[in-house]
Amino acid sequence: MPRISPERREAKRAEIVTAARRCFARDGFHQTSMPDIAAEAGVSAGAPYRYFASKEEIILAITGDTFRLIFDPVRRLADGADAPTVADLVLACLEPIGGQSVTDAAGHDVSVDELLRCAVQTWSELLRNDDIHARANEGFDGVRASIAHALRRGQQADTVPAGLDPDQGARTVMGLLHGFLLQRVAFGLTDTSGLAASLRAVLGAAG
Amino acid sequence: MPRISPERREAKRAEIVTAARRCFARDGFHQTSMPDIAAEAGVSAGAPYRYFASKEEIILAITGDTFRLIFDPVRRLADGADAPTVADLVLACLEPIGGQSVTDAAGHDVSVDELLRCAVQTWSELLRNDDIHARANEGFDGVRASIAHALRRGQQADTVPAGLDPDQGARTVMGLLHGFLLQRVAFGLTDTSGLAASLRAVLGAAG
DNA sequence: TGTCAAGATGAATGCTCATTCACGGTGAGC
DNA sequence: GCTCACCGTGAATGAGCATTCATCTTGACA
Repeated sequence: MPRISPERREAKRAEIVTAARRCFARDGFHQTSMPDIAAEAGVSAGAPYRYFASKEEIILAITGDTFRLIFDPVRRLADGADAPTVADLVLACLEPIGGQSVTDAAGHDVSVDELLRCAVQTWSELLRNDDIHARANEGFDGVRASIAHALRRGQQADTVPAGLDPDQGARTVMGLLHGFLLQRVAFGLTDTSGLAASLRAVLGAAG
Repeated sequence: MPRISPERREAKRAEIVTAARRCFARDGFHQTSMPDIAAEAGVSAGAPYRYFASKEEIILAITGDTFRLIFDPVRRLADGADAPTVADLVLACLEPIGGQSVTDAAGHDVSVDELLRCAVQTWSELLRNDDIHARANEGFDGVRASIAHALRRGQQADTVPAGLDPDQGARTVMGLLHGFLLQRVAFGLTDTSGLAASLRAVLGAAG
């Protein structure tokens, strides 16, 4: 006999995750204390432990969400493109990192700024957390495969140069995704649509 | 009357920095304790405080070195190119992140793996340390300006498409630098020379 | 070689923080 | 409206850590 309904429980858990993301985006994983998260969520210091066994588990939930929310739109666009150009695929990568908010699985808005700041923290974290590293690699390889596959379709449709190795090309596109992501949160990149024009200028003739 | 000569003092300081970089690369800035650094350097727990006022100051020294060692070779190559193509400039960015070691100001070898792992940590750190953020922006803007200038020279020499905005183009090249850097330390990128071929395949016709 | 200012040591100090738990509340199902 | 299994609370616990400092050691200079 649960004291609260599963829906209520899930909603509360989501509130804690949201509070944690806000804290992590502001102060980083390791400068944020569990009491900080509890206070941000408006609950007592012990409350988060009713939903997560440890701080590590909260971090894991956040990093998982981060990958999903950034990568899913990219994969959707890449998989849906029939005769894409290289520029099209780069633009697909810019899509989730150019806006102000995205919608999570539960239908709630998540700030892209917070999301990207957590993504950068995640890169640091995966360097010494094997669990996060494995999940990140899984996510990375999935998107990379989607992009490589799209490049192959582009080569068949003659919209992508035949001389391009699809796997190397996919790595290059992923490089731009990560690089522009970092520039947005750390190096004052505001105009992602302007980049589109530049890309077409360089790639115009070739793809 | 100093007890040790300035050279000795400088050498000892460098030993502590080297030990710190090894620790930071392995465990991260915040999972590394001051006693860890001291032990790695083979000195007592109090010794680092004879050379640095705080852990923060060591982190600052490391992040400064990191930017210098990665960016200086890129700027040197970009500034030295008379009629560069876009691919040339991307390759200049790949140069410092493709090797096994680089040489620091004092002539000592520094492991590129350690350097790049510290670089990724630095991105997290600059999100909430204004001092590091300011230095990072300074470094970023410097390289970006060098690349933009090289692109302009390329446009005059007709080796770079005239329709490319040099500032946007420089951001794109920087994006690849950061993106490939991350892939090397986190996502199993080993063959940077293969990327060169891909780049030329995509850019071949245009730049 | 003697002197002593500065370097090195490592135990001690005073924090912060993750996590726990004993103690009230409260809502779902009867 | 009763019950109780679970929820929320917040003070307490214990570990870890940055930093300090009294004390010992050493090397540069005379």
